[in-house]
Amino acid sequence: RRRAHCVEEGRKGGRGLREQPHSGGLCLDDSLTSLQWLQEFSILGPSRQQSPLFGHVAAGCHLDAPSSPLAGDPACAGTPLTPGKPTAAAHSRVPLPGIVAVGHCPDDVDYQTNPYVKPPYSYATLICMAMHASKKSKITLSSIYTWITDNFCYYRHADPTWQNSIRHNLSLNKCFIKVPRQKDEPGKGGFWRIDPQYAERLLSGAYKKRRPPPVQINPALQNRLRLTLPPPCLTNLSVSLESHLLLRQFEEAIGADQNYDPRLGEGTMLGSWPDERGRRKRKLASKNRSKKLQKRSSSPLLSTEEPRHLGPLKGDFDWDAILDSALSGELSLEEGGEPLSPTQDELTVRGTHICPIEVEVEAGPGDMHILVETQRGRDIDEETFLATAFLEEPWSEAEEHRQADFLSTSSVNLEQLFDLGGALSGDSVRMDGLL
DNA sequence: GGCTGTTTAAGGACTC
DNA sequence: GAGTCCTTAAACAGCC
Repeated sequence: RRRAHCVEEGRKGGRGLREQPHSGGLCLDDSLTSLQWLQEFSILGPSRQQSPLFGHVAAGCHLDAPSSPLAGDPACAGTPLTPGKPTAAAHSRVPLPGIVAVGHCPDDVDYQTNPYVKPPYSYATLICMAMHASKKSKITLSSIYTWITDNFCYYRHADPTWQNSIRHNLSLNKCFIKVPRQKDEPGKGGFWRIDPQYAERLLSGAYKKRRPPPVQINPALQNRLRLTLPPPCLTNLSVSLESHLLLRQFEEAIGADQNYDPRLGEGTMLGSWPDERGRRKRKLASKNRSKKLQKRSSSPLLSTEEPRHLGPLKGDFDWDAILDSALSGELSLEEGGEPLSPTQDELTVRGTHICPIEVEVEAGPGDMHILVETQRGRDIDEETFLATAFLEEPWSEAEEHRQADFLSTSSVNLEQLFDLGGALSGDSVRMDGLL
């Protein structure tokens, strides 16, 4: 099937997913037998070199390496995020900003720059993060807001009702204690701190995390995304089309679409927003609604916004770094020393056991679905793990550099992962109607 | 008026 | 299915 696919690509005269300068008529490349695909593996995903398949959907946000929380924020960019010409570079990097298709576990998404994916952390966790990041015993509500918006791009563009949820959490959650402002202290509102009792629980990992919800796309950006990705742009996505063909073949080979459930798409990616899933949408009083709209329209978050500085996520909260630091060992083979064939069912990346992924593509005229099954049964309580890792092991510059070095040279070649042939189980991310 | 803080209500998802 | 947790929405009051 691969050969047929390549022959088909050659017949069309188009560029395949992989340039095969030495193919000699055969498209089988070394990736099938080499470990290059492993070397290109990326934990981070969007900000680094992407696989040919997902580069065009995940790398755009980072065409320019962000130097600040907002620098890489595509939603803050003044220029429309239209796909570039299908140059060699753009061929696999059509800037569809930050949509993450490589799973939506925290280590797959750069939440600092990705405005489309809602962070999988509860509000309580976000508050805890902000409090710890402040390195102060108490923190104001506005500082919490600031920290969250600085470190989670999603909330910079989200409807400000999340702030109501934050306040609601602070008031209701026993973890948080209000510290009244002294009379001689200027400013509004009081301070908040974490109840040490619950802080200990946090540190001990007592908090349980729910299964992360399907990827939620910021509704405030959905329209923009659609505008920047008109159907014609698909023509620039030859990679994805080719990938689709390949995936289709893959599907046929493994019968993947037997498990395909069209309803799944409703809860993910563009169709994932709760309101679009039939979630109750309370009727806003016209008064409040107009006020709200005015608020949103005037929000600097939807315009070019100068970054504010409050302990950025990169630094104290580089999840990937935390993950990295918490994990032991470098990229290694499961049993060590054994050559890793792409057909192996399992592998270990930097000490982390990784199940193969399963990629499904469902395509119809004008419609393309990509389902990436990531590690199912990842029993690690990621949120707790990451939070506690942060609390116990603050970020260091040296670690950041080390991490950057590793990540800059690592990305995953999904196409080659397809060749694993094994099923990657786990949370699924679907790109439904995106392309 | 806007922000802060509290409270109530309701729905979805998850656990047991 | 019940209970729980989380989220969202909304109303309201107090403060600056």
